[in-house]
Amino acid sequence: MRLSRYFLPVQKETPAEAEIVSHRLMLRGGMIRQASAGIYSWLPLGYKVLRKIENIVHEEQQRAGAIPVLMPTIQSADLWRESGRYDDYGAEMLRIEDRQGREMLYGPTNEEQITEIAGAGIRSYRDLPRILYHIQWKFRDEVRPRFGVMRGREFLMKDAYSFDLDKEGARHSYNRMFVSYLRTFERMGLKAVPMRADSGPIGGDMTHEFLILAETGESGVFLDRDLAELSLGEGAIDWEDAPALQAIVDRWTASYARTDETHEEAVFEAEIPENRRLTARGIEVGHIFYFGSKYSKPLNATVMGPGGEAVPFESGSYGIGVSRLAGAIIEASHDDKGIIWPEAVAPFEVAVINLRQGDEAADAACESLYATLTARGLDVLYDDRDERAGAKFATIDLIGIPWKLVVGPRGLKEGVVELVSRRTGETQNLAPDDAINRLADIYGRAS
RNA sequence: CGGAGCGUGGCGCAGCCUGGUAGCGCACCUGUUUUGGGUACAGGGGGUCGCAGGUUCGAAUCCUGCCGCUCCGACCA
Repeated sequence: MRLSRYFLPVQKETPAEAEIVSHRLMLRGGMIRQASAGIYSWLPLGYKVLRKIENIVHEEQQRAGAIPVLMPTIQSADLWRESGRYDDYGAEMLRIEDRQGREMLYGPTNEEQITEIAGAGIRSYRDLPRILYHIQWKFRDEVRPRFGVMRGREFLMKDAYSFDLDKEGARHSYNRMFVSYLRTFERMGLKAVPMRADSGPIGGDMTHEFLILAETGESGVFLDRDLAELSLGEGAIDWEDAPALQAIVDRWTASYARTDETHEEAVFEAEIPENRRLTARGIEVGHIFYFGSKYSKPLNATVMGPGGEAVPFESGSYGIGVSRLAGAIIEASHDDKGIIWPEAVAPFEVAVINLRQGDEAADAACESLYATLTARGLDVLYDDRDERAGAKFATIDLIGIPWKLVVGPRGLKEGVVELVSRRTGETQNLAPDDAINRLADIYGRAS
């Protein structure tokens, strides 16, 4: 993409309403524009990031065995009456009426809907287990939306729902999602720690929140420092192997990790030696829980069990805040110049900066790099604006492109361009071809 | 929902108290200049001052009502 033809309304000055860094940077970087309280348009740059995050979630969900569907944003009130939640949900649910006066609602979540779908489509225990998920816009009429996309009223969420015959099966499904979440967040360059959540009326140990550590997080977190160092790595996972999955879950839940909601200082101090006690802030980006037959019973969603009896599903639901992640990643990865995108979610993989637009040699070299990098499958932003070098650097650093390829007459005389890392600032002087190969290597593109 | 505050060009703000031709910086357009980390100068375009009503010869400014938005607290992916 040539920046001179892109839609990137960056701003020098910080909009007055933005209080936290991700919100400021998303506004300044031209990623989003507020439409009304807690509701945002995603401009091209923000939309690219959102799609990248979404794709990683899709890939990892399906890898773990979940099946994508897409349910509507607008739901009928009837289903919610059956589950009893139409009245329980309160003012957070946006209720609307169609022209016939039928009561509808903009879905804040989809347990009822998916349970109805599963109930109609799954008849026999032989069809179990199943995990269905979708990534869809939700609306919750928050009392107080804030922090940009971190707590919007309209937000993009991945929600998965598992269907099993019994609790043992449900645990396997739960563990699939648990491990899938570890992979998902790790791929995005995030350090996400599963923490025991408040299990509410259901009880039991099968509910966890996944929080990424960031200074501006909304929740206080208390954990064993060692947990924050765990890494799943790239190794293959056998998703059908229940004991193996359980072993991974056990590793991540072996030690103390809780938010301020469930924190017990005495237990923390008893279990964790002082030098390993980590007190920090965290942002919740995922939440998984097992809820048994909470919805299948009232909605009468059953399968025929092996004994010929109708059995309500054993279910769980598993959420990831997809749009929130865009903000959360920025909270976890920025500096005073702007965003620092992890490579996996960067809106562009490399920026070519022409230091002297209009200089014959520089223009030719940039055009050539742009064409070759693109042909090699890299997503390139070529800053071909008629701006001074400083302005280009400021823009590209603000929007957080992980790698800059800096091209100017001086370097070209020596036969080199500069490859600069956004994260470390480290600069390498390389021949253009070497720089291309290096970038292809970084992003795993075949040569 | 309780508390506080703000709505003046795309963004950041002044003007309001004490009514009298709507202003500054950034951004944008034109020209010159400059060219390796947000050049400099000159010229220029753009605003029914959130909406409605009222007071007044005259309202961004005073009064009333409404709407929108933000921040702090209790709840949430």
